[in-house]
Amino acid sequence: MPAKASAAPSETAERIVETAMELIQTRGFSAISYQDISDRLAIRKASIHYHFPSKADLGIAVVEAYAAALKAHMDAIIADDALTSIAMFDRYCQPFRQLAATPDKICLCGALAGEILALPEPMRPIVKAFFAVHEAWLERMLARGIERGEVRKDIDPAGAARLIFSSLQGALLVRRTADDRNQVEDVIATIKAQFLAPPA
Amino acid sequence: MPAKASAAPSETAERIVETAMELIQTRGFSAISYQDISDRLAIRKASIHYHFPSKADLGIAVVEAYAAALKAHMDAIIADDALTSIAMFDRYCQPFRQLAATPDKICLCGALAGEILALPEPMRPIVKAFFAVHEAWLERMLARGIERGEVRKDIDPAGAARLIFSSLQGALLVRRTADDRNQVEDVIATIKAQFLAPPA
DNA sequence: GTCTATACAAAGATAGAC
DNA sequence: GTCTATCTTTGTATAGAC
Repeated sequence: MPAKASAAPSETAERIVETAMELIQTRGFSAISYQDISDRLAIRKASIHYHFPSKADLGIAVVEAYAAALKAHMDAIIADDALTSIAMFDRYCQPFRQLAATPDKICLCGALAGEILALPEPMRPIVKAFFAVHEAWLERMLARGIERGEVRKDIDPAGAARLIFSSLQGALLVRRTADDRNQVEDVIATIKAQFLAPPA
Repeated sequence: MPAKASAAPSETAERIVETAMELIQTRGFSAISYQDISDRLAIRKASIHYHFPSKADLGIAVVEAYAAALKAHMDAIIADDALTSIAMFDRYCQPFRQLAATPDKICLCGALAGEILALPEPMRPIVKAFFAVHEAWLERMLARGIERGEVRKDIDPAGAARLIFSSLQGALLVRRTADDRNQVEDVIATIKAQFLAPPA
C-alpha cells in the first residue's frame, strides 16, 4: 500500500524517506536519483519504486515529513506558556543550529526553494506552506514578546519575522559554502541583540 | 578560441552565458541542460559545446560574469565618498530589488549555494568568494557608518553584515516561493530601521 | 515486498562535413 | 563557427519472476 498520504509507512519506506531527505539537504532534489538512494540502503531501484512510484511521490513524502517534524517542534514551544521570548526563540533555533553543526546540510525547504521551478508541481505548495507557517509563528512570538515587555515596542512584528526567518535560511545557505562555523551563530546573536533585547 | 579565461568572448558566447544565467537563476544548475539553452537561442547543442566544451566550463563563465558585474556595482558605490550610509545601502540593494521585481529569479550565487555539493568542483570557490566579498563590503560600509555617526555604535559590524547579507539571500529565496511581493521590501525596510537609523 | 531485466528518454559529449 | 549524426551514460519507470 504505497504512497498513501496518511497510511502508516513501512520501515523500508521510512528509511527511504530519511535517506532521500539527507541527500536533498546536501545536494538538492534535481541532483539526486533513485540510484543514489539505492546505493546507500543496499536495496534495488525497483524496490524504491514500489514504495514511491514516481520521484514526485517521494519528494512529497520527504517534504511532508520534514514540515510535520518542525511543526511539532514549534507546537511544543507554544504549549509552554511560561517561556520568555528569548527562550522561545532559542528553542525555535535549535533545529537550525543542528543543521549548522553538520558539515553540509541546509534546511530541506531552503534547498527546495532554490530550485522550486524545477520541482514536480505538487511539491511546491508544501514548501510554500512551510514558509508561511514559520513566519507566522515568529510573528506571533514577537507580538507576544511586545505584550510582555520583552521585545522592543518599536519593531514591526511582521517585518521582523520576515527578516529573522530569511536570515536564518540565508545563513545556513551561506555558511555551508563559506565553510564558516560562526555564520549561523553570529546571525542568531545579532537577531537576539537587535530584536529580543528588553526595551531601552 | 573558446573557454579562455579572459579572452574577449564572441557574441554567441555572450548570449549563451546570459541565457544560462537566467535559466540557472530560475531553475538551478543541476536542472538545466544544453538542450534548454539551445532551444531558447535557436542554435544546436553542438554549437554550445564548441564555445563551452563541458557544463563546468559554462558554469564557471556564468558565475564569473555575474560576480564581476556585482563587484563593479559595489566598487562604483565605494568610489563616491560623499554618500550617506543609507544611500550606500540603497544602491547596494538595487540589484536585489531588480531580482525581486522579476517573477522568478533569485541571486545566481544563492541558487548555486543551494546545490553547492552537486556543482562541478571548480565552480565552488567562485561562489564562496562572492559571499566573502559581499559580506566584507557590508562590514566596511557599517564600520564607516559608525565612524560617521550614521549607524548605531552598539552594533557589531561583522555580525550585522552577516545578518544583512543572509537575510537578503534568504528573502529572495522565500519570496519567490511565497509569491509575496513585499518579502524583500519588508526585509530591506527592517534592516534600515534596525541598523542604519541614526544613534538614539 | 524485493529482485532481475529491460524499456525509453534525456543528458553530456565528440566526430566530421560544410 | 555551426551543423548533422552518433556515442555513452544515466535517469525514471515498468514487467514479471520469486
